Amino acid sequence: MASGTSGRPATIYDVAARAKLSIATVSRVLQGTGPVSEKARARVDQAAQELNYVPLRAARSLAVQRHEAHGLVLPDLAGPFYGDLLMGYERWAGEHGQSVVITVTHGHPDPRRSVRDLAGRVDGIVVHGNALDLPTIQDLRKTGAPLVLVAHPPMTGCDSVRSESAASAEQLTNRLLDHGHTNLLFVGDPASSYDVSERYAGFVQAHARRGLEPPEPERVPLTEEAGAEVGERVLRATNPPGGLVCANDELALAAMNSLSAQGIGVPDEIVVTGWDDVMAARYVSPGLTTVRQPMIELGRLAAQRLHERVTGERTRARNDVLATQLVLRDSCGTAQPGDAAGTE
Amino acid sequence: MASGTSGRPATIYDVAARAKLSIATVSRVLQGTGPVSEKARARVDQAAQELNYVPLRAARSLAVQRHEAHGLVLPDLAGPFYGDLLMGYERWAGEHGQSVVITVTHGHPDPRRSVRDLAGRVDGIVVHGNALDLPTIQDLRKTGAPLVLVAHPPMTGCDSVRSESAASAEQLTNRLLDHGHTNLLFVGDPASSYDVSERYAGFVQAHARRGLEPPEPERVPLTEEAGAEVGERVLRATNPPGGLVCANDELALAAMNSLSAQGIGVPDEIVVTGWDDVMAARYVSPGLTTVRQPMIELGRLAAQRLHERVTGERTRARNDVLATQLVLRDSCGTAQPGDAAGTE
DNA sequence: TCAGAAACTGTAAGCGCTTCCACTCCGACC
DNA sequence: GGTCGGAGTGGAAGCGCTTACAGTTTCTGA
Repeated sequence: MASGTSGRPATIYDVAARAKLSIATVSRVLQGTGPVSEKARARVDQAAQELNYVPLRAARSLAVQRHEAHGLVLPDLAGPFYGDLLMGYERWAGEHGQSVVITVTHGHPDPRRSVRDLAGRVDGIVVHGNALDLPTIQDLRKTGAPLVLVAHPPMTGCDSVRSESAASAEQLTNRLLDHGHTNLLFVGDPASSYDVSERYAGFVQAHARRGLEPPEPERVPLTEEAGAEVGERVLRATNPPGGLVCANDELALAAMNSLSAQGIGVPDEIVVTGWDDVMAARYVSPGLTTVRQPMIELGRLAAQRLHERVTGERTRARNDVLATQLVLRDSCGTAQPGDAAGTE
Repeated sequence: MASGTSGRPATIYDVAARAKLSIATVSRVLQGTGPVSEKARARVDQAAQELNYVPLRAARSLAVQRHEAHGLVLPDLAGPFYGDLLMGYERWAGEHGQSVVITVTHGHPDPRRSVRDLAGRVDGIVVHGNALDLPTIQDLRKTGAPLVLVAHPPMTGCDSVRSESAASAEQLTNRLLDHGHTNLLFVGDPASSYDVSERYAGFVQAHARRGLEPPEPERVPLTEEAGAEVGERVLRATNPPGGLVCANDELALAAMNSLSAQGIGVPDEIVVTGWDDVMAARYVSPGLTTVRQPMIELGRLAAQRLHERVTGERTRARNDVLATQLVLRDSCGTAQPGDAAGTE
């Protein structure tokens, strides 16, 4: 990548020749390994500078048998979550000298292939549960690359990192039930991801605990369109719900919007909650009650867990669960000033 | 990365041995190059499968003198823009067999070093203008790596890709002025980025065109905190502005929020506009008038431009400017149903 | 039947780096 | 004065792949 005197990038040989030293010494200076005289160090530094020398990482990787890079497989980058996750990840990785190679699977023609390819360029891979199906993850495991799962049920031999879902969902549901909101409807397809299934599980649990029949979820994708549609459908129900417990904020915001458009008062006539605490949640009126996940922290932790595996400093699998935070706003009709609660 | 029969990952030699063929033939099968018999192909495929062979990319990179990877340098990943940019980028790159190595500079201890390091692992680099200062970009140029700038003023010898700003800002400002909103205040520091300076330039231009004194901008960072603060300050001004033209949606949303909290009516008493069209912009009430940038498209284009340079299929620099779209909502007090306009 | 071409396969060099090992100094110590 | 040890340095092997080139088959047509 660096331009030597000729057109082609300078190599360590060019630097050595210019510094009148061997490539071994140049390498030692540049990596700061081994004993080198002050004079040699200065000569190498100057030569490298003059030649604009940038070491070719591929050659180093080959020699040291390590890529010093992590792979990160995400389903998508829409919404703030994945961006935050990636940001936390990259920060930690960067601080520890690891590059991050990213692969986005949603809309990808052949995720399996691209992920296998990724395995050939990195020391280990972090996979978000929504990014790959189980066979592909298992295929990836067979490559022998250290693997860390994010927002995915634990698998034997893999580390996993996720944020708590079921308990917060139960807590949230309890709160609504406690405040007399009945006939709650869970909006979002539990089959669409592990996280959502956990949220629904908490919702069911809250009902079960008080001997209530756990209602069937409204199995829709987690999109604004679906939310708007649900908002409209609610009216026409024979037994309209008293509250919508939505699997994410997009659903909740769109539903709330559609309800308002029809003149249905939130939270007076129906309460609504979301999940994720996107920016819009605090700017809409009424403010959206939701659950905040520590995405940045999740990213950092995933990076750290992977690195521990890569370096071999830990061999036993760990399954971390990070606490979430219930963010109470007016949409749930139960908020009190300064009210908030964490889980786990 | 692949586990052979032994503990160490299988290499091409292992595959060759198992298939009873030479490594040359294995390579030809795996890369689909050169003539190979059906029998050989089958044997290699099976051996590779059984050994879970994953080719080591570093070795290939070294041999073919190409990384087949792009570097992407972003300032940050907060907000939806960078996520969308990255998504568009990754999609295009993936479709063309290029991996994406990402580096985030904001909060990074030594961006210069990490970016130089990046240059050693990729065939070319895309830099977002807000990510690096000029000296660092120039340092990077010296490495000889193809460089594409995003949201940065064109530099000789580099490609650049950005979205149109000045004209849309002028158009937006004109619209406010046309509708009788005077004493407009531009909120956001033009020095904070090229994009913002262009937006302010358009704002100034609209004033100049009608012989108005272009007002000084409110030089604040593009954050929600700053927006809230400006919203409060507006009241206390001797000559309160009739409109806030904010450099991004965060500022605008926070300002609107703070104005409402003080009982000031938007758009009746003061109009507000933003930039970026984040999700919250369409859920707040009144809806936020803003300008949408084609971030995904910007990402795709940047990837494409870089690739053209890397492969050498183009040598003349290109400076692309993508059109933005004015999104009219109620906050500017001039929206008519179905009203919208594009630029360029 | 055999020459020549085409199809296939193998050998080996080389990509740019790290690092083991051997070697040369030189000063310190007996 | 000789020996030892450590600091500094260089030679060279090797990381796992691609590919030019050469060699070996197999097939074709005369």
